Amino acid sequence: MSGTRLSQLFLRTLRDDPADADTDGHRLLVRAGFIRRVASGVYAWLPLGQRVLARTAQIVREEMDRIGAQEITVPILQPLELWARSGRDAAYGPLMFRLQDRKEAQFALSPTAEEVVTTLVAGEYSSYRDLPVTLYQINWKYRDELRPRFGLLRAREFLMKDGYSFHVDVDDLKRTYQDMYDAYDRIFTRCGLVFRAVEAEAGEMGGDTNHEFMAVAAVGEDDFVWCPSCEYAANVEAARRRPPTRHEGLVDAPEMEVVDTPDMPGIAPVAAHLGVPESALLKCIVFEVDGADGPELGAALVPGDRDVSVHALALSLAPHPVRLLTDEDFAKRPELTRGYLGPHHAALEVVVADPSVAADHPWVTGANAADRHVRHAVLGRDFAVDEWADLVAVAPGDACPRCGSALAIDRGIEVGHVFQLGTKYSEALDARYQDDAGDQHPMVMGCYGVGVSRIVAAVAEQLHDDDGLAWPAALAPFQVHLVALPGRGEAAEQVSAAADRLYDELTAAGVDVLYDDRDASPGVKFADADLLGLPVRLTVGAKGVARGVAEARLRATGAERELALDAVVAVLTDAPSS
RNA sequence: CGGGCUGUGGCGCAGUUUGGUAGCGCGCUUCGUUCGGGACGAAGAGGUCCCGGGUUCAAGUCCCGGCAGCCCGACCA
Repeated sequence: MSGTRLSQLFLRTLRDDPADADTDGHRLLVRAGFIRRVASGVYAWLPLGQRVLARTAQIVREEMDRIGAQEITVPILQPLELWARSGRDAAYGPLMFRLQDRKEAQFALSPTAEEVVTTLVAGEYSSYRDLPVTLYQINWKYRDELRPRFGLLRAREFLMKDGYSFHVDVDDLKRTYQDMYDAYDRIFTRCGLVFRAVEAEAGEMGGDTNHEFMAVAAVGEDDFVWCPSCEYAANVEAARRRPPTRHEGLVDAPEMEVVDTPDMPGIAPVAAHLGVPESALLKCIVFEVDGADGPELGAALVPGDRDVSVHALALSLAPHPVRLLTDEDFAKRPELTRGYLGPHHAALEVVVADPSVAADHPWVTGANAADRHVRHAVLGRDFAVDEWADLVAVAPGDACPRCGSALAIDRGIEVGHVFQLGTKYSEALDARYQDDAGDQHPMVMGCYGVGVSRIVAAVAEQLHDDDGLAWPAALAPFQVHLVALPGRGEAAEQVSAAADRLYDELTAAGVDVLYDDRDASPGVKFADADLLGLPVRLTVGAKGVARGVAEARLRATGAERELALDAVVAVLTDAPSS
């Protein structure tokens, strides 16, 4: 039952690249006939793709079951009222697909399922004796992305494993969180991905811990920072560098002096004009932060050769929301001469600076007047800092916060995310339990996502070459691509018979084998075999059959080996991928 | 939402400037030759030229209005 004849398979490979595919993985998945686009960000899974998807889902399922999570299925079609209760109706906004029934009741297609699952648990469980419990489903999710991209990578319909755990307290949550983290590690390892677990930005709740699992890929949409020497890794938004030591005391410098910098609102031209490095300039980013008496004007200071991490800035002033000034804001405030601002501006009510601003040299910065900068600006003499925070956005080469080694930055595809949620949803949706003293508490929750269809895309992105895909054995739609090359010579019948026999034997032995029994030329068969990317290609041709051998070739490495026809099954069942 | 580009057999594209028989490559069907790296010849099938309106003797082509797709940006997990 595990074999399929290529002549019967619903498959058409394409010789030309599809016009709308712009990454290697997407291009090859389409060319090899694994998927077909139905609408923007919406794909049909053809038999080969379907098998890969099913295998991926099965790996996820096995690892979830292994840590005691229980599989359920909740509706994709969900009443909008449920989303209104948690307030995420508005939060998700146009990202949710919405529809209504004939009675005009509002529904949404599930972009995730915290509301449904939390409500479900709240309805069944109410005692500390019931907890903890972890539920998960593997189901289609819908997000009306502004811009679907890269085929399966950012699709509007995608297969996701979403898991939810419910606990009496944070300590208990942390145990399940660690189990999930470990399970995710196994999942992505089994899928053959090169990946890294990175610390992610804490959510708006502040204390939430969460990690993203990033498959390393140039086409990824997220940057992450990692340390080659230790285990530190973080999403670029959450990453921090080891802060430089602050220089103590006043820097000795001549009096602050205004210099003409006509029509130079940027760092680079000013540095060039004055003949100083960009790192000698003080970058001054103005923002608004909500204070006790309404919005206050603030400035964030970093050296001119560095960028401000908006997330770090927001964190430094939390819980007060921060917002950078827009073009309109500048238009409304002519006293803020954009491009020529300095930290000594009279309108600034709060100044936050990176430790590197406490340097052993004075600064060049804006003069708060158009076309003018100042030099010899000295911290503590010419400008003051109210708060110190690690504001500099991490760049390659910065010191690791843990070990001090030079950090590296890579791009990745987010294939998984584990999150310690806390009580946000349990409070909004009344998921409470009673403790042994009879008191009511909101359940403490965790949520855990795996992009199942996205794993398929990420693997295609990582494992391929110019000729086609190269599936790891764990995900491959079939393990063996059996190619018969009977030709038209005297041996044709003999070769076909030998290939047929091998196919039957392998199938009987439980090996997943795709048998290219088509009446096609060798070149076509080999090209398709490379394109489909099954781990082992087994070629049966006239020359080999005459000597009683078939030729095995590994897709990933190109390594070849001759196998005696009567030993093939034994070798391939022993170690399908070796 | 802003900017740019594109919609022509299943796929990839030309034709649109200058209106006049709808083409090429791949794929598909049939026949013959070929058969260990996408073979060759011959004969075929397959198209509301995205949709709607308009101009014109005549529209794939010109005009107006829609829709869809792709890319860049903004945005987002």
